[in-house]
Amino acid sequence: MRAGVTPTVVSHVLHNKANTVRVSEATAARVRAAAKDMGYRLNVLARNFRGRQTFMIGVLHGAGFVRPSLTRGSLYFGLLMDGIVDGAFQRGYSVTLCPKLMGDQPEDAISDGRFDGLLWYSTSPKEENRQMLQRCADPLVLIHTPSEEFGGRFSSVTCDNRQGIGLAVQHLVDLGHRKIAFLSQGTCSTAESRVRLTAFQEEMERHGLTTEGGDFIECGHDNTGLNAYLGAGPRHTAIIGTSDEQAVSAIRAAQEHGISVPEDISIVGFDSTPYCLTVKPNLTSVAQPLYDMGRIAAGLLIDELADSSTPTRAVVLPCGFERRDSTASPRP
Amino acid sequence: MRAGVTPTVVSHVLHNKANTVRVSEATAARVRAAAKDMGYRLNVLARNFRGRQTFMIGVLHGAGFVRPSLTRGSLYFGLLMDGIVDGAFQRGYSVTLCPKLMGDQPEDAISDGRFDGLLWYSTSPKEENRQMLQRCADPLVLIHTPSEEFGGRFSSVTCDNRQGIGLAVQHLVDLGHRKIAFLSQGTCSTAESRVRLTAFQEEMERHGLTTEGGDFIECGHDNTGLNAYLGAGPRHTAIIGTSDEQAVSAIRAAQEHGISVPEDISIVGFDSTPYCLTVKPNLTSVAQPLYDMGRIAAGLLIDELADSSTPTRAVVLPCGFERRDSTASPRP
DNA sequence: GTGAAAGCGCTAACAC
DNA sequence: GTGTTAGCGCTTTCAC
Repeated sequence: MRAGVTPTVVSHVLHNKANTVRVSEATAARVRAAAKDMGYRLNVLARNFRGRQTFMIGVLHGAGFVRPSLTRGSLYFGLLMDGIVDGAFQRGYSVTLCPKLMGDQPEDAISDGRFDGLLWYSTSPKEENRQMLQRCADPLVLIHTPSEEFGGRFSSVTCDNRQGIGLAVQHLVDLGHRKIAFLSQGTCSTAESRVRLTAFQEEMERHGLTTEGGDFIECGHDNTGLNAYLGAGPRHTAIIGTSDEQAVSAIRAAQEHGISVPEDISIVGFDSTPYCLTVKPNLTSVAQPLYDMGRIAAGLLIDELADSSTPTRAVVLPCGFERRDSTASPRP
Repeated sequence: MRAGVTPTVVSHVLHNKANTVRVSEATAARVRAAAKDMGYRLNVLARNFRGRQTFMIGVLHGAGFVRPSLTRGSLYFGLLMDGIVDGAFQRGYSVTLCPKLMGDQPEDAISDGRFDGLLWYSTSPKEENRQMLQRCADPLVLIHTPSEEFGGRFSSVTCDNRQGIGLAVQHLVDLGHRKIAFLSQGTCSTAESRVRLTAFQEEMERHGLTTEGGDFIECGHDNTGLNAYLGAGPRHTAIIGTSDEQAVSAIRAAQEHGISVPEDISIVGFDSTPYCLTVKPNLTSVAQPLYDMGRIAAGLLIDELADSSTPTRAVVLPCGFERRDSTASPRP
């Protein structure tokens, strides 16, 4: 090397600082000067290769092989990503969006050394995805899917769906609603939407309101179910949707059927994404803390990366509630 | 190796396919079987290290050291990222958000082998950022900053600001407006906003309308400039903002001053992000093709990565125009 | 306090 | 068609 030193000493320059001070300040300074002088850059690739870690985490999703958009639709993925990236950055980790993970063959990118760990989130888990996770050897944290679903093998971050639905029911009951329907996707519905549906039944009962088959609307492809329900004249004064997107669809469909929101019918969403503001009236919605969920999930993962003896945890975050303009008291 | 072969042969398994067929199909099959059997995974780290490339691109931004949010504000960054990621994925490249690039010391991450190339975008280029780019040895493509600004050293993707402003002026003139103001940030305004301001002057002249100092409103910190202008009673029937965020601020501020949009004053934004839909009335805006700009920039970069003799290019994309509800004919 | 040497897993060049 | 070898740039013993 230029400063008349060995490659060993370079290792100290960037890495060994606090560890063991095995180099005199004199030579250290000389090395630093020489390094700067010749524009020396540490080769991160070589270092990562040697150390078998990349300080990168990957984001997997369980909804098939189409990359979610950061900006279209409800901003769901964007909110999660904002949290994930902030959580990772705080700890010096990078977040990589990798075609192998999002698209073609996720299993090729898992355990190929590319990522120190993975975040997996799912709005509609498919069986093939579950199997891939079972085979996954990398550290991984689940978002939306409770840890128990994989026997506690992975940590998880979820929101309290039960309590969230409770807030929606409470709000509507407080406004005077008694006939409340629950809107879900129907077939191929997600695990979470099933939890929310059950929570709806239970929360209704808590208020002394029983539910029956007719209280569950299935959106259906192209909103056929929703349109059929609205076309026949709504039998309820309020609808709770499983997601903002479904609730927004419901508002639009209602308006097309000449039904006013919230005068004729109140509608509540779930997630409280900025999407709520793109419809008139603005959608009242249960607030799922997506940003925090992403941030905390990244934190849990990095905890496990830093110390592999860290026990897995199942974090459940409470939901909030954002009242906007799509709910009102029913007509007397 | 298990199949009684050498490490060399493993190299064929994934890489050498079409190159030279120097291995018999018999052994190839044997190797593949053994590999699968023992769960062999190619170590991408080692491969990248060896090949000195990572197939990853990094995204730098020139607005200082705060990471832009994907979901807050105008969704500007999210739209760009959606395009960048799609453009990169199409060619098998990953996109990494790296704290070193977004935050602390970008220069540490540049040329450390982490990225094959960089995308640099800027809404407000600072001198220190310019200098960093000058020093940058990695392939890099500029977004928003024309190639000429760096003597053609980097390729660039920009929108046609001139033509975009032309669309806004044309629209307002068609509606019957003659007294049109231009709203910009004022101090520390961006290079693009200066281009847009000049374009405004020129386009106004094209319609036989002259502009003077009073036609340029400077938003100012905390909207002080904007509020002062509106408080004194607007002297124009329409305002063109340099960005959606400023135009939305203008709508909100106008309403606070009891001025109706678009009845009393028409307002036009620039970018036409989904942010336009979050204000009432929805913002009419010049559509900057952010998604396409991101996608094309990624494509240009990867072209240069694939063949370093690729000449730099300066791509200019035309703007569109989205009429929404914040513009109308002036009161007679 | 400093230097020498080995080796991470891969690929490319070359010998067989 | 297949095996041998060297070496990418770094870190980590270990000897001096």
